[in-house]
Amino acid sequence: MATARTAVPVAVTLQDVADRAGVSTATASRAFNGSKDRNVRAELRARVFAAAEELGYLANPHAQAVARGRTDIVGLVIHDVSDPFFSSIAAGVIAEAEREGLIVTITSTSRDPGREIDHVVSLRQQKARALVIAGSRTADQEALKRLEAELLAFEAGGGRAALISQRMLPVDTVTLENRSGAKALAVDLAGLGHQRFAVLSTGSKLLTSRDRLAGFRDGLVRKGLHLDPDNVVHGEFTREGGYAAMQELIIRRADVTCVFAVNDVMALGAAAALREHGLAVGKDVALAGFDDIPTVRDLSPALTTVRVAAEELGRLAIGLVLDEREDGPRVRKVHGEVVIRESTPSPTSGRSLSTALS
Amino acid sequence: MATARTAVPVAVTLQDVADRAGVSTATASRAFNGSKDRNVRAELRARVFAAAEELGYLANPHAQAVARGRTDIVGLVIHDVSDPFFSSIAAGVIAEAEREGLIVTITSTSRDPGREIDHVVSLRQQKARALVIAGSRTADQEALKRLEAELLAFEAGGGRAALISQRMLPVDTVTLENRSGAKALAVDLAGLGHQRFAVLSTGSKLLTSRDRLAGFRDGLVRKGLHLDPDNVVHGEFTREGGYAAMQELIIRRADVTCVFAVNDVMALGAAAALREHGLAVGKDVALAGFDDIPTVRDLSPALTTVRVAAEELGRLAIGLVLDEREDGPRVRKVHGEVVIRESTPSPTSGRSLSTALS
DNA sequence: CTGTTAGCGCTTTCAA
DNA sequence: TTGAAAGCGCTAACAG
Repeated sequence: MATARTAVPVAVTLQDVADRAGVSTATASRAFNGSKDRNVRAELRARVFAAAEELGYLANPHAQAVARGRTDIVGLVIHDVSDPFFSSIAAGVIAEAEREGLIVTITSTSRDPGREIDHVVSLRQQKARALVIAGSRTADQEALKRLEAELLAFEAGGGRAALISQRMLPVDTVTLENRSGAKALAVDLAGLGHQRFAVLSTGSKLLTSRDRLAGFRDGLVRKGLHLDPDNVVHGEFTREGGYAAMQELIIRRADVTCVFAVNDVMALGAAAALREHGLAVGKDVALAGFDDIPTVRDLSPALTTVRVAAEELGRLAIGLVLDEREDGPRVRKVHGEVVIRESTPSPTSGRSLSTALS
Repeated sequence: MATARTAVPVAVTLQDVADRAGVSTATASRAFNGSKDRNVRAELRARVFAAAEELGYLANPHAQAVARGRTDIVGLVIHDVSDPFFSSIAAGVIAEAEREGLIVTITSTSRDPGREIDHVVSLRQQKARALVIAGSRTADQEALKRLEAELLAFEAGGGRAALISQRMLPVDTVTLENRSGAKALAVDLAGLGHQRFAVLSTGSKLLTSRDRLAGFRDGLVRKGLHLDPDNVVHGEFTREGGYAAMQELIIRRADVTCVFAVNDVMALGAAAALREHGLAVGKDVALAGFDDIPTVRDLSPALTTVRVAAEELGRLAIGLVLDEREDGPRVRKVHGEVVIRESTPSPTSGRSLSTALS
């Protein structure tokens, strides 16, 4: 006679396991959580495990969360998962978090500082163990203050927060050395013989963009060159932004031999704009980006850029927030590495964006 | 005299709010959850809200989860967030879920069917409200059976599951019409004048890959053409896989004028392999992919492919799992759209991969 | 409409 | 070691 196994999806609870093992729920709980074979006699422990196995017991993480007051959740706040740079960071965060048995929740902000703050609040409410915010922080002081307050509240609640960005708030931070990377790039490009540059940047709010622009300028200065302010054009931090900015440069017939887009995605847009005007990247004008997202090596000509180990950024951030040390905010610096590819050959004499257009 | 506000991070609870508002926790709870101004008198409701506001109350979602037996969590199981196709799906899922006030947790499987199942188990344990698995399902019957069992268990527990893949399990599914898309592509390529094709595919386990291959063959047959089995080479479903497969074709000096990679990422790898051998995509051999990931339009020559609205796939999946209807598994079909770009010009007479190599 | 009173499933004192 | 019992914060019957 088959026992009438109920098909009703009543989850098996710790109580069930305890009953079957003939112990109290307290003991069963200890068997699962107690540090190895302390607390619980080996025999009982074995009985509990056996019972759990037979019943297919799965602990209810929410009940654990409410009882313990903490969770295994790590929140990742990101601008846009489909941006290749950020999705690589996400991959690093997820890989590292899963190694530690943590669960990653991803939320996206679409670059809205307000939503960023909302997400931090939500993460505090969820009692997330840790939180990582990846992305170019804004220079908007107002929003920054509020974010700082929320981050501090989050940490006061027992969570750990880390930023992947500039070191601008008193929490653990993984910084990308944007300035030095852009500087090195400028030096190398100048070394190639370029003298007249344009930069595709964003409005001043994005620090990443500002730092890269500043670094690039540093590099030029070092080589005794000057960046004409008129040749710094603005656009969004996206492909479309790069497209629009380059468009402007073209219309203006800027007299430059090399264009630096503050990130690869913008460089892609810039390349598209050039193509549409019948201009060849590398031949008519040199083009460089920043980030080394996976696809730019597949461009032809392949894009000169500054390589950033994006996954590593994510991994480092998780490493920071999971490290229990209590000695205040730490900083991990990650350097970029200039990668010269075919998009930036040495300039041909007399050849520049403006001459190519005429 | 400033009142000594405690700095201790004791979260404010519903009890605190109720106390301050002078009502019971039950009423406070109703004020928050009750459908609009039913259940609770407007005045009390206002008092509760005011108290919550003053105290900065945030409901503890875990306590709610344990009390309610359900959550606002949506699990997204994906192979690799950093793959552009999947990250676009993820973006769609996140956008749609956030609109509904749901929280998305992402886990990655690295294409290991075993981990996929583990994640489903974990989601059931978390009492996730819904779950979306995106990715090419395996043809491994064993793993499939186990996945099905877990998915059913998940739904038995009150959750809703959806797949973005072939319609192969009895749960809501968003299918990409791989076969018809590949068929249309083949027809168009043949229409361009190509007659001798090669396909970069994967081993037989991935249904997506199999369907695209089959569809491509269908299209050729329709045009009275034949795909030489020797010209179907295998590689992983990644850039590296495409690179290796193309490598093989090159070594073999295959006599073809057009190569179809079953996805864009593989096509990127194939393009790299061609470049390394001094071959020009479009001139020496035509190349086409599938998916239309954002970057392929930035290749030069831009890649011919089949456009898939990846974000839409994610959005549709969330739409399915959030739709409360109870009439069994539904299917939403999404069609691809052939996009002919410069990578597949009409063949030049006498010109093929093999001749270009000699 | 509102308060009382049980829980939800788990952890953690506190005694034994 | 182990168990009884008291929570964790919230929801939901059940009365009134």
